[in-house]
Amino acid sequence: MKIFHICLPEPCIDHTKKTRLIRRTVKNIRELAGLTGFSVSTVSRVLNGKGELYRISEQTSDLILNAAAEYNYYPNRIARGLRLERTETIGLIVPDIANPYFSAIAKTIEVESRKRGYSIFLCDSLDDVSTEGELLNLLASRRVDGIILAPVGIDNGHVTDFRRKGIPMIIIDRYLPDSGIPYVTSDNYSGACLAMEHIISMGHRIIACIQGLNGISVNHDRVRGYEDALAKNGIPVERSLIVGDDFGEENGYIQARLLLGRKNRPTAIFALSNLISLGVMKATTELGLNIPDDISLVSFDDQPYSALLASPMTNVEQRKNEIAGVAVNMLLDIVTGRNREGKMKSIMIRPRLIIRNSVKKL
Amino acid sequence: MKIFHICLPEPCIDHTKKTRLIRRTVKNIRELAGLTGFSVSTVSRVLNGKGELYRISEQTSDLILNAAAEYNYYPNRIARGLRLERTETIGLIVPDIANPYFSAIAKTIEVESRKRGYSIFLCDSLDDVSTEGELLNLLASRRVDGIILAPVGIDNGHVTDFRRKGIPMIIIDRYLPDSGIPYVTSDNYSGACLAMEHIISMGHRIIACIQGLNGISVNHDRVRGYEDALAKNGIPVERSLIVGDDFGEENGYIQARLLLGRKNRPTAIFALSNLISLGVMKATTELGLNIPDDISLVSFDDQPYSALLASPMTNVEQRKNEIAGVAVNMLLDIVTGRNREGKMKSIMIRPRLIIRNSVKKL
DNA sequence: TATTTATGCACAAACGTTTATCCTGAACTA
DNA sequence: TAGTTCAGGATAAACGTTTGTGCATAAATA
Repeated sequence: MKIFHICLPEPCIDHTKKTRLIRRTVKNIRELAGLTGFSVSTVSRVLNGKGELYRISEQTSDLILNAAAEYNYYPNRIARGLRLERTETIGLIVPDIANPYFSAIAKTIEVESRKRGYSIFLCDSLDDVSTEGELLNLLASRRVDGIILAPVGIDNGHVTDFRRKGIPMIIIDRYLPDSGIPYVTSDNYSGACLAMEHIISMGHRIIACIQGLNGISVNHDRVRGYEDALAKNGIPVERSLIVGDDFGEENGYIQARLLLGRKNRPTAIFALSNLISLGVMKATTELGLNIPDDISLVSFDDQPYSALLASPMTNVEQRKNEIAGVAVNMLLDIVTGRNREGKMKSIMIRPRLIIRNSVKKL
Repeated sequence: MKIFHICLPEPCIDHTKKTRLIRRTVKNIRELAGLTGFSVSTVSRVLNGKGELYRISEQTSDLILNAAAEYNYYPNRIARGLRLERTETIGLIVPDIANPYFSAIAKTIEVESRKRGYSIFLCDSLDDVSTEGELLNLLASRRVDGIILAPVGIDNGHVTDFRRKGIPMIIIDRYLPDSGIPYVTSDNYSGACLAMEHIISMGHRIIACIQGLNGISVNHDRVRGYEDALAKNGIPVERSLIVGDDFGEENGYIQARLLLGRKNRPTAIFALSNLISLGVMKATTELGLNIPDDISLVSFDDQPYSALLASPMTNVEQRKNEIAGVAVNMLLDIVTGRNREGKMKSIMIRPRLIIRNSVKKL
């Protein structure tokens, strides 16, 4: 007869806030085993749902399960991680978590991962390549099961090098050509085409493009969309109208000032990121110019305030939830061995054009 | 003679991207010990900077340090955490990471923590009390060294109960009266006073207040500021002008619609959160009303787009960076034993009023 | 020379899990 | 009766660290 009587601790009363039962808590599986009278291994197996597999009697199982609940036992995930060589954590590296685009993505990633038992290490690379490199190593030392990376900069040698460690990785937002790392991004080319078709259809012919970091995939694809749309509509591509070299606000501001100061000022600006258009608007506001009366504007990235701006802004909306959700699924498929990384198909998600009122009909 | 000759692996050339040395990597401290010819303990001590303490010769230290760098060894933080019973991780729970207020805070928390060797588990409680409770237990099972919590809801019994586990905790954004948990928030009372003084000084007398969740500290303090400022200026407090019960956008929208539909419409609205004012603006836009000509608006929480809105909005700016920075410092002071939690002084940080153009001079 | 002290490092336990393997008794079979 | 099978569970090793303690050897002292 192995079944011991379990002595429940006397329920104490807590008067601090409202009457509520205090359950003694147990600090490790050994204590729980001692309390129930079974061995550590049996308790572990029951708690991990392997009772049946190891022919633990139902009576025993129930007893253990109840005791675990009673004593409010949660296994030490650190010890578990060490033993299993699997931590059920994911590293997320973004260039700027304060950017609403990335914080929205982070939200979905966190929520979806948690549903599947994974927790997120949040890392902000501060848009800095070497910080990104350090973060990768940090995450490796923390033994994350996988990494979702929104990369930064142009030279991604540190990323491809890092791959040798064999930690599953998904790239979001951008992609690294020839790296073989699966990615999920927006279909930036079509997004740009969409925006440009709209601008052109409103009668514009001199359309400037304020681009982001020159040399990376996202930017390249968007610029290509810009050019192709022009060409398709018989408008020659004017090199001098493609300006800038950074996704940040300052670049938007500076380039807008420069563009607006030209003798033959463009009639419309296509901004390749939310921060760029933010800078553009600061410039127009400063110059006392009205959008769209004095200058038309379309920007990548939608956000809550777009509709409420001085001139409700026409935006290319990236499907942030979809991007994040797909990224999590892809990563966890690799992590759990449901799919091989090599066989992983990268995905581009079509953005939508949200037309508001920032483009003037010429 | 213990000093072995270390065989460096032949540097291989990687042709994938650019010529670059590949260093063989080592998977644990034992391998590194074998490679250098010293024992595991010696290697560990050197790597942890305790060489001197244990009188490891400089020659040995250098050899080990070099080998560690050469073989690109990072200690397994999981094993380390298990042994030290200290993981150097912090759990961050926020109601909505997509809210720019919280994402800005999260950014500072992550960056500051990282500087001090700590990583962040990001958790989004989805503004849901029971999710928040689960997250606390999850973080406990992950053995975080401390928790920074931006709490949700009115009944915080689960939080005070959770305290029994003894995990250091700092509350941000709000505070839980009588819980004894140290907090760092804005001085919401003065913030509200600031805003109200401004509105009143512009000649307004009928000022509505759209509040957030009734029953929590933040809201209470802000409403108190609203009332006191009125009283101080000899304006009777009209109960019916204090409306709403949620910090979200929908509440702002609904209450604005109701307020604007009244026979004796208020001339100004004081919105107690960024999302509330977002809802208000959607309502005014929908009704074709102009801010500030038809209705004045002041809101808590500044953001990048405030200045660019149809009517640049006057805001009470919370010092997000300061709040986050102080929270990290306080938490780590407790975690590292530099301060006892009981002796911790909670902090309120004064917000600033940023005056733009959303209040009409009557 | 004999004893003490300092130097430099190795051994092994412990952190809390999971799991391969082994053990014991009872029931069943030949 | 002797052997086999099966139910139900225990033992102990392993994951990769850190660290208290112990053990040599060399130098210093008596």
